[in-house]
Amino acid sequence: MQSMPYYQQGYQTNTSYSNNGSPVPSSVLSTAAPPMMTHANGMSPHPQLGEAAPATQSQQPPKRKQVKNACTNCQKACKKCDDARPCPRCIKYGIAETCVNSVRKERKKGIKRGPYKRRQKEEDTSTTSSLLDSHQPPQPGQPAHQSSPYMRPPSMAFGYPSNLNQYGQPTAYDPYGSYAAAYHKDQMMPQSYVVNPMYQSMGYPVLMPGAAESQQQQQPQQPSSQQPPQQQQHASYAQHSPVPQPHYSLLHQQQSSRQFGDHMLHQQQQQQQQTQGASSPAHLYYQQQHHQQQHQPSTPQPSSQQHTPQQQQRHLPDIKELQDGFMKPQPMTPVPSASTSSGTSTPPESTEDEDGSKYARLSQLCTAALHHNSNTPNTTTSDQQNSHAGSPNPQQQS
DNA sequence: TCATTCGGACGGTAAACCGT
DNA sequence: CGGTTTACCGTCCGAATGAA
Ligand SMILES: [Zn+2]
Ligand SMILES: [Zn+2]
Repeated sequence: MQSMPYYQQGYQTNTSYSNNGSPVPSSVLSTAAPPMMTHANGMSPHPQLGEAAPATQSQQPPKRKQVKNACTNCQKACKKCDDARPCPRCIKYGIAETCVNSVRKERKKGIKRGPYKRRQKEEDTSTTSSLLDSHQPPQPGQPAHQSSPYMRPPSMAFGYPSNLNQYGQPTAYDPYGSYAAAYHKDQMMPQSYVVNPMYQSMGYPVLMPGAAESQQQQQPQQPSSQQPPQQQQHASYAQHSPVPQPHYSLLHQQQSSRQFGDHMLHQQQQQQQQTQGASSPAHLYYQQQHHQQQHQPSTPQPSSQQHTPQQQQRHLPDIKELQDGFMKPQPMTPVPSASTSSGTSTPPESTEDEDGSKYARLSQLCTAALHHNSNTPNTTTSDQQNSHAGSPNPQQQS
């Protein structure tokens, strides 16, 4: 009855999920397969007990221990899982066969950060700590902080290479291959990093090397990262099962961020799994989801949160309007390699050729404009700055 | 009373940064 | 190159809500 954190007692000795001192009625458990399964990650099944309670430092409340990879069911239910594969919860609900490891997204790469604030060891911890909390002087000339709404790019616009393989299998991860070409730091850098406020005072935004190319790359990028507003109601799966419908919020996140890459990824995996004959309801579930995603019209929806990244391209007003016109119909096909998934996700409307030529033209224009720009530095720059400061984003100002 | 849903705190860890 | 810092992203606690 004490206010003792759940995990504190739960993870201690007997009642913990790990070796089956689980809260689950033993009758159920008895039918279960022995909780001895090597994890996909190659981790041993019961790490928690071992390190969960250091026991030496008794005073501080033990940290919550998480499994490396929850099963899909638990994941959707936001419930505690286990390393054992038919995990206790699934066993309990009799859905053991759908108990499979969830797939982790590949972590974003290429996210630029501002300079680190040096946190010296423990000399003046007091001062530093306070300093830490309040976070360094709000120096304007610095990418102050990522968490600032201005800085955080709407997250990487398009998905990852997504040869994914979950974290457990480093091998198949091909670091972007061709993708790398398209996806590059400058384009996904937090805007304020690119156009550092400090530099503003210098009167010229510092573009990263290769800004010229990135210029054209940005276009495709920006309409992405959004997704149709939540009008997808899931099919009829799972409305009664212990596998809840996915969190909407969560779903959104995932969808929004995975957009391109991930569904490819899943397709791959699904194929794999299917070939292995492991098509469980869970997989079907995913399939359905992704089909739905793909079928979404994927409206360009130029608004929402992107007053961020494109500010830097606010210069070149002429181009801007050009791209304006060009972006509208354009759904969102940044698609790095144009060959992979574009086919699936592009709505039937635009012939890709057209798009391609548009891109080409646009890029030409961009480079041309840039050259022109560098020839006549002043006017345009101030121009852009004005537009930057004044109205961050003319085209979708609310 | 039990089950389900879900917001958000928390934890783990990969990736970026940075001094050497 | 290795240590440090940062933040992405997954896990799951616990309150709210619903169903039996
Ligand atoms: Zn589970
Ligand atoms: Zn499970």
